[in-house]
Amino acid sequence: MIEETTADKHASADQATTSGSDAGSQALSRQQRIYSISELAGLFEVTPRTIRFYEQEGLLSPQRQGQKRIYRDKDRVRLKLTLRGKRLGFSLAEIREVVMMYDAMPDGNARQLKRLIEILEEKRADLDRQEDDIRQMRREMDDVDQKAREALGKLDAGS
Amino acid sequence: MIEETTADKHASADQATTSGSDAGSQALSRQQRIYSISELAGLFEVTPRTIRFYEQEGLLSPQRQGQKRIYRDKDRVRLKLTLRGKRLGFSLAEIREVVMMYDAMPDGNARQLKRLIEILEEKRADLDRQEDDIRQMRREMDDVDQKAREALGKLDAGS
DNA sequence: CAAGCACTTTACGTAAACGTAAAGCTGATC
DNA sequence: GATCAGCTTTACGTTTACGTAAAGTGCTTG
Repeated sequence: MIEETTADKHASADQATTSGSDAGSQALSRQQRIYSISELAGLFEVTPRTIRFYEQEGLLSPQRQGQKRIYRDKDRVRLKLTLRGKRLGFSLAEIREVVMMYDAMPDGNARQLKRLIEILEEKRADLDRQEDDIRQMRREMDDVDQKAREALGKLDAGS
Repeated sequence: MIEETTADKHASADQATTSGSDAGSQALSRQQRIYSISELAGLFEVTPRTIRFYEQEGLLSPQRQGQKRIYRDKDRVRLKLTLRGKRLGFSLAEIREVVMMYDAMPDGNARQLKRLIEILEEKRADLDRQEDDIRQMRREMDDVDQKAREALGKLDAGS
């Protein structure tokens, strides 16, 4: 599941509204890339249906050109985060909670900010528990593996 | 996440056991502890329904006393593994695959043993990916957290 | 202009993992 | 011997996260 292969074929990147002052990192990307739904779907190996569903659930809110959805890098990042969250077993509702909080941050009042920090704390605890589960699971799998190899060795020796 | 505190009030552990000094895998455990379904459910904070469902799905196979299920330490361990697998996002089908393989090990033929080792390899790769996801997620959450604290600091300063 | 894409909405269907209600056995206790 | 707690089976219901089919819109291409 190695990702981020910017498989690109053909996208009409005509109208680029350079609206947001990204404030992110490098300042080379002048023109915002835009994606169609199936392009984006292809990038992450999900179906368009999945992406529409995430929008319906409030996890994405792409702009529209007429009736068509157009996705920008911001949306791509959000989708990536969402899918990562899913792989880690978070529900879409949980993911939305964090994501929407994050979006509401810029103008966030103190209460909301504190709530966000609180949520982050909880999620971090979840991650801690998961890492522990992984450690345990590894131990047990190593154990099983070793026994299987031993048994296999004896079989080979006896043949 | 943390609710269902309706812990078991009073379970008659009549067919008593030794004072629970098992803990070892060696042949010292004289009397096997036994559990009723609700006892076991209480231990792991799941419902009896869940346990019956896992049995139906082939993940547990407790003995019977008449019509009642009786669980032993072996079953308890299996339930623990199952729940850990679930927390890590594995489906019951996936978990069953490994667990049943493991049970079939003692008399396992070479093909099955190799298959088991293969499956373990796959699951380990899954765990690797998950750890990576966790790392990434941590990074991003730390970032959000920092920004939230900064914004909060500015708010406090301005009040 | 018909045909073909790529997209859209609407809506019913499905798999997984249980929840929940109904109805019945079974042993202990009042 | 009736009640009750705790177990049982049977079976329909629910939530989440989409799949899938139907029917329409809009561009562009032979």
